[in-house]
Amino acid sequence: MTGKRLYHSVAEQIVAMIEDGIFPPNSRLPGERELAEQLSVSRVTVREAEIFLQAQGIIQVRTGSGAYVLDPSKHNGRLPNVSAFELTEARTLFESEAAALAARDISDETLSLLEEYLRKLRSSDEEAALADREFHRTIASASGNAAVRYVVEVLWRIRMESKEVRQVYDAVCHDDAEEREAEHRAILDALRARDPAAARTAMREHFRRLIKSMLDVTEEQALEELRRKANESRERFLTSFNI
Amino acid sequence: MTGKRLYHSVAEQIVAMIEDGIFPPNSRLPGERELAEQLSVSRVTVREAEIFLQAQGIIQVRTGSGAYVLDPSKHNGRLPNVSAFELTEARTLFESEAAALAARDISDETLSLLEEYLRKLRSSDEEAALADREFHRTIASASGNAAVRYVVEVLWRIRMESKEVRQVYDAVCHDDAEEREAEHRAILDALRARDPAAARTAMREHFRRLIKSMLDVTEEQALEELRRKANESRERFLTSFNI
DNA sequence: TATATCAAATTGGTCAAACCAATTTGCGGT
DNA sequence: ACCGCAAATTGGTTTGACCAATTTGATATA
Repeated sequence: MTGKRLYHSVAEQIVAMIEDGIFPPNSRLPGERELAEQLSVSRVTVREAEIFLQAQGIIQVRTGSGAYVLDPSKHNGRLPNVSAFELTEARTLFESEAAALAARDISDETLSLLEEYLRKLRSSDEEAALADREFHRTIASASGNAAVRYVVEVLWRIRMESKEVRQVYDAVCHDDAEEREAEHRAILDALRARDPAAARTAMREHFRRLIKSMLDVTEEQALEELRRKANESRERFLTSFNI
Repeated sequence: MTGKRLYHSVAEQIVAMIEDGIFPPNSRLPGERELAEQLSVSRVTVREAEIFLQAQGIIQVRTGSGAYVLDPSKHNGRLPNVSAFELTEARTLFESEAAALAARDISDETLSLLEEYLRKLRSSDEEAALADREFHRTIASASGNAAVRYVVEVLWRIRMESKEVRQVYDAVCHDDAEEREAEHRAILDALRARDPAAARTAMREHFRRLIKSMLDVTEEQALEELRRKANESRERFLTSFNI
């Protein structure tokens, strides 16, 4: 729950209040001294939290005046909240194009690097996940376009930092080892053939199957959720008879 | 030079030292107390600077151990340095896909919004630039995918925050008013027809022409640069005769 | 009445010293 | 050579003080 650093938890509380509409955009936050007392921390800690929030573009601190809430559109490091499906749809579009670009002039060294990652994909758990990431990242780099590489990198960061997305992806990745490896091999083959269209298609296919798996998984999760709620309801209604 | 806040300038000095290779990635920074003395500030200020840098993903602070330099690839708010051509290539790929997605189920309200921006495109200077941005941003939003919207937004931010890119784009945008409007109209027509393939093609065409213009402009700029340098050289060599 | 002025109150900015908690280091024993 | 534990190191937090910029509001003035 509470991050290790106090200022971090203070920052979270302030963000929560902002998101709850207690402090709307362009409004002024309570003074450092007041906030410190309110949250039972020292003024220094409040300052640290405000510096952190300012670095993220969430607030702006004006000397002698106060701290003001900025428009959400100005947020800096803040990654957007997206569903696993949205993320995967975006990855489908963008990484497929990246693969097509990469097929144009990928080097033999890069190809053997990809071969290496493909092999590691067989390992279980963490190493496989690492290899998966490196596989996609390497293709993005091979596009020879820093902007493309950056976008793919950002999408991966979203995948890792969103609890919901991570949950869905992890659930999917458990039982699709062979399929995934085959798809990655298809991508690699297309790249090796320097065939942009084939690379694009192979990558799209990879994600198409991923989305399909996700649909299955989320359906299961939804079922389980339903069952859980049904149990809760049953208990509540049964116990109500005993009152 | 020195920002208003002390911690900001301290952070800049630390970043400078990191970029100078004094503190390579994964190395440990001097302790807070030592840095404070070295930079003639209080330890609190050093802490504030380190919190700021940590928020940007430049360093990581470990309790009881120290502050460590992170890989540049992990930087958060830091936008990548990309050339105008790379950026435009990426925009070509991604925004074309976004347009195709948007064509699927764009609403009539959104279409009339786009019509509005198209009209404003005739205005000069700032208003036209604003309208241009809103046009592309609105299409990205119409994709109905937050991740797509975010990526397009980030690409635009790169366009605005890189001096080199801004320069090239501004130079291009001066003398292509009619063409640009026609291209935007073509995109809008494709969207209105709910034709994904046509929308994709129209957007690609728009950027294809943009890249072509950029090539012309940069060629001119390169020529001018050459001329300027030649003049400098001539002056230097001529004056050297007077010594 | 409206406005210009300036001092007081408010608020953020920085510093110093102290103590707590986690990590690292290094000594001593096996 | 290895393990375990205590001391040293290092970040984390608090308190209280003082400085500098901004805001406020009372007062003087047109």
